[in-house]
Amino acid sequence: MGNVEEGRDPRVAMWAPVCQAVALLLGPYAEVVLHDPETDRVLEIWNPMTSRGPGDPSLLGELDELDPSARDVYGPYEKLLADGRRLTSVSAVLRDTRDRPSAVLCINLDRTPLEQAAAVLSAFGAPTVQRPEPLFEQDWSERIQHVIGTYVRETGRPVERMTRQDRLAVLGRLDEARVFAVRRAAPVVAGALRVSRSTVYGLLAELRAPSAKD
Amino acid sequence: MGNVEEGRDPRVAMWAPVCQAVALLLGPYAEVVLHDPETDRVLEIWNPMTSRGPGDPSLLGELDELDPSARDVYGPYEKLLADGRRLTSVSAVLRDTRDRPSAVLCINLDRTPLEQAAAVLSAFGAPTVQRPEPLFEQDWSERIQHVIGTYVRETGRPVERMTRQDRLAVLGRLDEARVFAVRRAAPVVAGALRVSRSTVYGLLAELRAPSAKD
DNA sequence: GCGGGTTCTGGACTTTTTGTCCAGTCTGGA
DNA sequence: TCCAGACTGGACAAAAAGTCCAGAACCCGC
Repeated sequence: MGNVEEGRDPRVAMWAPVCQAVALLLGPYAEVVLHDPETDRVLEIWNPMTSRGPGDPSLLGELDELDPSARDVYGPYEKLLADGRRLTSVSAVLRDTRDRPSAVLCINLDRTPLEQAAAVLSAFGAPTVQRPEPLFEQDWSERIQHVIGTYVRETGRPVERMTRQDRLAVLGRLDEARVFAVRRAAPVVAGALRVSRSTVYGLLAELRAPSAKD
Repeated sequence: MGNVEEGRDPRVAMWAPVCQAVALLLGPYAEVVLHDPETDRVLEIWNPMTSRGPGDPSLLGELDELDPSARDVYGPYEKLLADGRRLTSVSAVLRDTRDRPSAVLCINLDRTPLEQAAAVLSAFGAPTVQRPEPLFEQDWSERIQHVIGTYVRETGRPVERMTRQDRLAVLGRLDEARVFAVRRAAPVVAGALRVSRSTVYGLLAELRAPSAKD
């Protein structure tokens, strides 16, 4: 099953439109590759992201590992290029009219630009060094520390030396952050604020009932 | 320094153009607030994100604590609204011609839409089902629903019809997610699982002490 | 339908946390 | 020095969290 006239493989002729359409749709960020599972070589490639061309080895040694008994579509799974680009790939076994595998299609999408864009977006207007809370959720006491720490940094006033107003403000933030919905949080906050539990509840009551004050 | 004609505070007249410009620029996702540091109340507000209006208390009890010897611009720092929106805020002390503080400007930017957009982008073409915990925010009852819902979808078994094993599995996940560190969570879980509180504690005890059984 | 084992229930009860109160102490300023 | 406001420690009441258990319900093989 070598090449027919002028190196144009009939399989390429058959699948080219699909491949080209996909390549056009996914713009410059996806390459579409048609492999020959017999010879393990590239039949044709659109939008190549590396320097591979028709006739080159597939670099996908796993082609012949495709389980004929399984589904014919694989992925999406992740690949890593030598230069660090992160790809999302899907592949599919293409069969001829006699239902015999004739080619393998791979679509490799470069997610790097998307991830960069995502990073730009989430960095926009971001306060400090993003993610003060990757730990967070699990460790709510971290969250308490973080809120208090932020306040101290903002005002330059350490926990000792805090005025009543400071404490009210901090407790307000903690309350907004729903810290007190967590069991056992109140005593921890009291400790962190160097204040008695009574005081915490007192200030909290004051914060939560502004109606009776005005 | 009361109001001049028609309740229009001269400070508001003075700063309004800036505030309005910023509010327009940052579209619907930022609110601009002008505070009166004397009375600790809102002078004017553009694009309000909560129901505050002129005359309402500032909720920033720390306004008059702003250290005059320090810089006049604070932030950006992060705030959390009760409904879970994540804000980035900056504030600035505005001074009159005699260099006396006359108002405090706060700009609160709602980063939620940006973060959602970022999530969309980085999810595009992503290999696996990234994000085992999509919402994970304020509303822990949502989280409970989500964990249970996910399990039901995975197994195709609705909450009624669940076996003991299912319940154990679900409780295991909830426990891992630290749901029971939240006050009042246990009864809610019991309700969601259509099971009595006793049962929840029973299963939980079983989960947490496998050592004494094996 | 009939045991018989397992699991769940409702409610009583204990323990732990939470929230409130108050008399006494501390502190900073007139 | 005295006063007023703020904090403390501890007592106490109220509310959740956990435990326990007798009985109901359920499931399953017979």
